[in-house]
Amino acid sequence: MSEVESFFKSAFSVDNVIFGFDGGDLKILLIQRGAAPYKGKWALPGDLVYPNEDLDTAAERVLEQLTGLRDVYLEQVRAFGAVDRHPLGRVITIAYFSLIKISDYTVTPASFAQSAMWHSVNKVGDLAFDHKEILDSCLKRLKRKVRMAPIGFELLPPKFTLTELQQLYESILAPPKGIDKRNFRKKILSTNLLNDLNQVQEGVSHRPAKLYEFDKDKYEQLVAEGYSFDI
Amino acid sequence: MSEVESFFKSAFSVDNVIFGFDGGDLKILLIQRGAAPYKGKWALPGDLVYPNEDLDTAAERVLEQLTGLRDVYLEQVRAFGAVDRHPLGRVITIAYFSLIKISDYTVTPASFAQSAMWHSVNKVGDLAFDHKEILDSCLKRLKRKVRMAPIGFELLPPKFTLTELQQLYESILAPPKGIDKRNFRKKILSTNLLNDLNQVQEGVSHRPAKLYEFDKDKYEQLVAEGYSFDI
DNA sequence: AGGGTTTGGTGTAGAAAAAACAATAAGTGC
DNA sequence: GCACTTATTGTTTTTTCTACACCAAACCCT
Repeated sequence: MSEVESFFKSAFSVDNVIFGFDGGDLKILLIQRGAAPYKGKWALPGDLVYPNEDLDTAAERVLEQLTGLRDVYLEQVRAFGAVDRHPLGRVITIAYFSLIKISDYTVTPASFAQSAMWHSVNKVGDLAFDHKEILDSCLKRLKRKVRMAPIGFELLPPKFTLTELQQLYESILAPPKGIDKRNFRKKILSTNLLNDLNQVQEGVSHRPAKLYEFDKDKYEQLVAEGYSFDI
Repeated sequence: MSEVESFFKSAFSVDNVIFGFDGGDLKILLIQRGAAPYKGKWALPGDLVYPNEDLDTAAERVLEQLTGLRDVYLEQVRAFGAVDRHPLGRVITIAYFSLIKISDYTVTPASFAQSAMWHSVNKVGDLAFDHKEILDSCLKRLKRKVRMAPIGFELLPPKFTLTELQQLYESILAPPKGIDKRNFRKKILSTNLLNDLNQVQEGVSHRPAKLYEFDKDKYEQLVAEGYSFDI
């Protein structure tokens, strides 16, 4: 048995769907594979899990190596383990998604940085392995979760406008007829989780919008009292 | 041991939270461990995944070996992979839950049958490994899923009464004040997914209730048209 | 046969939430 | 000051949710 064959006798990995938002479409960070299998193909960033490493830790490590970022929102979605999903052996993978502020992502420290690129989720073609299926699964989870927990803010800068927030929700949920502006503002403000900063946008060539921040402390206090976010 | 070799020392398993309902509490099927580690402790039925076996297939196999049942509702929840979760080595496990009609489960064919027993989910104490955590996770998933998809019927016999159905929902969701009978019937019948069989219960010493069946074909047709179950 | 017991079955009114919908305000650029 | 762009705000209608109580149908017992 060759070294490669034996290495892949049985292993597990993590793959990370890294979401970002820049005001337009929802984006994910993909890397272009530099080695076989699937050389040259776009793929989710991932790695084998080290023997003494928790799954969450491995996912955090993959994220940090690629983006330099720590302490970001990360959630496990599920395992993918079809027998033939990896051409070189039996590798099951645990899928994660994470949410980062795209502006925090600058040219990256990791070696695969040069081949990493943001892609609109709507324009992602075939990916290596079963990564398209993993992406679909993570996107579906995000769509559900973003309505049940205030995680959308993880994709926005600390100060944001209500229009930006609405565009974020529209880019994730993609409702057929868009979201009604008045109803959206009513609902999001009624949570009382946004602080009006009494500041406005600068540098825009039209009426500047007010800036808000998400009040995480208040949210956690409400949760402790039984509150459940729902938008 | 080299780093490469140590990747071999890992294994993966599936564990299955098997739910059943008998009219009273919601139940799960546990087995009593006959060997170390955790000998004598109650645990979720599970097994290592064979090298040429898909994860779903492994979960189905575990279920069939224990209950003799095939073609039952089965859903992956997520992976549990803490480094120290298994005392004998690195074993990550993929958690599944399944829903069976408790009346279909008779004395079982598998060798561990003698030590398998139904336990009320509310009265489960400590379990082997991290199985309590897995159970909690699966129960949480079931609570959400049973409202978003018509999977509750998987726990009931083909013909059931509305009271039985309501008791099922109450046993899963455990709402503080119970569920209002009239509102529940209104909502569930308004889906038009229950066929009135024009039959009544027999052998009860009070007014017999009408029997219904779930119309799976109709449901699948509606889903194809964009329908989304919500109760 | 009749009354007691148990569970089955049904409708309506008020409250709350969701959806539909358009005019004015505050900036910039010319 | 006028044209242009985006921001901000409230009301009405519709739908959904919630709360709530009485009669019906079977069995049991005497």
